[in-house]
Amino acid sequence: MTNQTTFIDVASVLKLLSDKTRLQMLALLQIDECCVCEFVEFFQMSQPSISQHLRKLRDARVVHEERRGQWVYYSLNLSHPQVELINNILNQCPSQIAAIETWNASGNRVKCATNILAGSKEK
Amino acid sequence: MTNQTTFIDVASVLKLLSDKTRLQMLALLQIDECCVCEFVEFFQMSQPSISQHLRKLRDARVVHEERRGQWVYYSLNLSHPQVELINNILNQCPSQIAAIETWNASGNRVKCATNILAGSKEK
DNA sequence: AGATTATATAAGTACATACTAATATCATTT
DNA sequence: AAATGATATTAGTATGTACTTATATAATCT
Repeated sequence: MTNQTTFIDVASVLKLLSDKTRLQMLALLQIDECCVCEFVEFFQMSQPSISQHLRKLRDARVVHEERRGQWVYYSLNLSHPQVELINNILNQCPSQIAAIETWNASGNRVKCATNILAGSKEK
Repeated sequence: MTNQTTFIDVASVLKLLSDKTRLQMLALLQIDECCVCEFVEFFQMSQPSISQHLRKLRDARVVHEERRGQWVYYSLNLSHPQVELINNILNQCPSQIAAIETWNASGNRVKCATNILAGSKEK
């Protein structure tokens, strides 16, 4: 007997994704994991504000958190019970591929990313 | 040049649907139009509360309102710019077909519905 | 016209949300 | 061990939300 999703379950996910910042965070994570400082720079928002949004996403297990040294990387949790709903929603959002490419090309992307990438290559 | 949907557009729809009552209202409307008094009875909520939820849905043009005599009937607006997103979400919700059948069979469904149905048959 | 029924609106309230500013925690570097 | 950098948490505040109670509007019926 599979547990049926309730209206409350769906409404909770929608409430979580109904903030434009959190929604775009997930759209970015759909492409690649990000660390907190990258989000801070991308959204031009304060670090506590970003951390608080990420905490909500993490508490709901929509994203997964992984510490690597000083940095904490976030990624989509593809095993979330509502992953199908979440993907359907994200597919209705503007693709962030071009935005990420522009960001990379701009040279504004924070150094932690390249550090980590360089670090992982060394292993 | 088609106007691209923004994160704010999507987030607004999600916020609107992130209330469990409004979400279930739309799931009911996916099956059949309903008038206010039917919602009041179905949800066992106060009439002002129901009307306020319906006003939000109407203000966002997610539902269409049509007065028939004393009654005001609400139906899904299938021309809403985000109709695909809305349908994707509703498809993740529990089907209300059985709930409506149970409700009809219970004899609790308010009389305005049958009156209107009888009236429409006369035409 | 007056009474009744259906619906909408307004005002008030309790609670939730998204931010800021300040501080704490944790890992790394010197 | 102290300094630095990244992230988390806390407290405070302004705004938003979903309800209640009371009232207004609109259509129908007598």
